[in-house]
Amino acid sequence: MKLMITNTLERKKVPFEPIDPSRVRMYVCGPTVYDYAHVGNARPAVVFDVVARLLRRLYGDAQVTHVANITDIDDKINARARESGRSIGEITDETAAAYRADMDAIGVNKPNEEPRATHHIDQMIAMAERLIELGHAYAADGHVLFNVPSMPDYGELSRRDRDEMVAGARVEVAPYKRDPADFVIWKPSDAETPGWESPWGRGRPGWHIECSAMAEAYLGEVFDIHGGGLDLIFPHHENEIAQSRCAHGTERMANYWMHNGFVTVEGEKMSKSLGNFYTVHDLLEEWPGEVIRFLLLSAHYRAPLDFSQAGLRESKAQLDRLYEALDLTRDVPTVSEKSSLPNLEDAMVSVDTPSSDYIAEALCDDLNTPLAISRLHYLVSRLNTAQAEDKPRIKASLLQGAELLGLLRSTPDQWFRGETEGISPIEIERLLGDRAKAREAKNFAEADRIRDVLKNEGIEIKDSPEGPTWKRA
RNA sequence: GGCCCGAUGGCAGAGUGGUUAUGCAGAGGACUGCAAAUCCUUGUACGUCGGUUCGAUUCCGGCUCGGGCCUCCA
Repeated sequence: MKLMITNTLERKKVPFEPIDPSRVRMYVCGPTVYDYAHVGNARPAVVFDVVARLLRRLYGDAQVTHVANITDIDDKINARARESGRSIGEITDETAAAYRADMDAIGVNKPNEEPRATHHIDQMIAMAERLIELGHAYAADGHVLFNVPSMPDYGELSRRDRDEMVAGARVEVAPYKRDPADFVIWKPSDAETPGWESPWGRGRPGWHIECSAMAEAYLGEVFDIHGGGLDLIFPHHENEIAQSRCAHGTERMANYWMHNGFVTVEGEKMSKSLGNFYTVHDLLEEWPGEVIRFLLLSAHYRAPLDFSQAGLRESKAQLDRLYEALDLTRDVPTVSEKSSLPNLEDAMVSVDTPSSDYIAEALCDDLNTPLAISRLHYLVSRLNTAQAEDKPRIKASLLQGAELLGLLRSTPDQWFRGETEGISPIEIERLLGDRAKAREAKNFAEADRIRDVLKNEGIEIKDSPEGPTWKRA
């Protein structure tokens, strides 16, 4: 089983070879913290969470370093602070905490590091100075600018021709730029704007330098995987590459670049002006976090994903099927499956004796999460039809496979009968007791009446040889 | 204008040069006092026009339609 990844640098699917198998390093661009995370922020978080889970499975938990930054210095944050009269620290601390809570709710493991931009200003200034020394950047008018012509192969990631880019540029070129394509590394701050002392006066970092500096700080000069949304390819990632490679004199910043596709909402581009964006925070009012996560994983990560109410309902229905199988096997113990992990090279992947490797194999093909989910369903079918002696093994495979996707984290009890608003379990049990008496007396009209009463409360009753059970629909 | 994606059955969504996933929804059946769940069976697909091929939904080209980036954006 070999991990294949579509590398944006090459525009094709290639085998993944870490620089150092004992230390697999991944950097993912995280959110700018000025407002609740929306589903467009959640998609890369979930996608790269699965990448991290898979890497940990393949190379060992301790061998993987997953870094996802928190951008807490940005002009959007400054604007928000001015509008609300609140301090920047207050806004970013609160939003970062809300982000972490939302990510927990949708099953995103905490990365090894979640560095904050404001904690790495010194590193950014140091990198800017180094770039100036090496002739790749210059100070002008309180700014530090990266000089794009100083890098002959600038544009390799986005495959952009610099001259065409400049010709088609819609923005006016600032007078202090030597070249129209030059971009800001450091810019001056006025008295009302947050700033730090620097060799070029009081100022703040440009957009791209934080990632270059923090990636260097936590992962070194060249690392394995750099991820983020498709829209970051240009200019953000292109400019990160320019800064890091020129500062370090390396051929690569990261060997593999992975980019997830966009999220649309009800078929339309999600935008603040249309007001059609879903925040994770709001969605969690109505849906279990796992439903949100499932929907985000139901399409391949590079394909566009339409986030819709219909999709949420579908995701809930599919998860119900998976949990139903766990509910039916609640008394079946799980046995730890035989596996050659973490050495997957020789792992047997067989339809006849499915193991969680069957799920891992699907993910190894450029993170084919829809295929992995279909294999979860296959394991469920196998579990539902298996002989009793085979169930423990299959159940274990299902749970371990689901864990790679960060799914099936609840118990069936929590999933179907968890505490929510509405009728209490005690009341439900009382009505079920009444119904049992009615059934015993063959008073089926009364039994059905009670079923209807519960149904109106959103409770489904299921009779079984061991007695009735119930769940919230 | 430049660059880059995509077009699969009612819906979602994989995949493949020949035997046509998976789930939801639909139909029939088994089981059940009824129901639910489960199991069995089942229907409807590969935008369009050409090319390559013994054979293309799958490879190549044109076209149409849709989307993204080029400016803050996950």
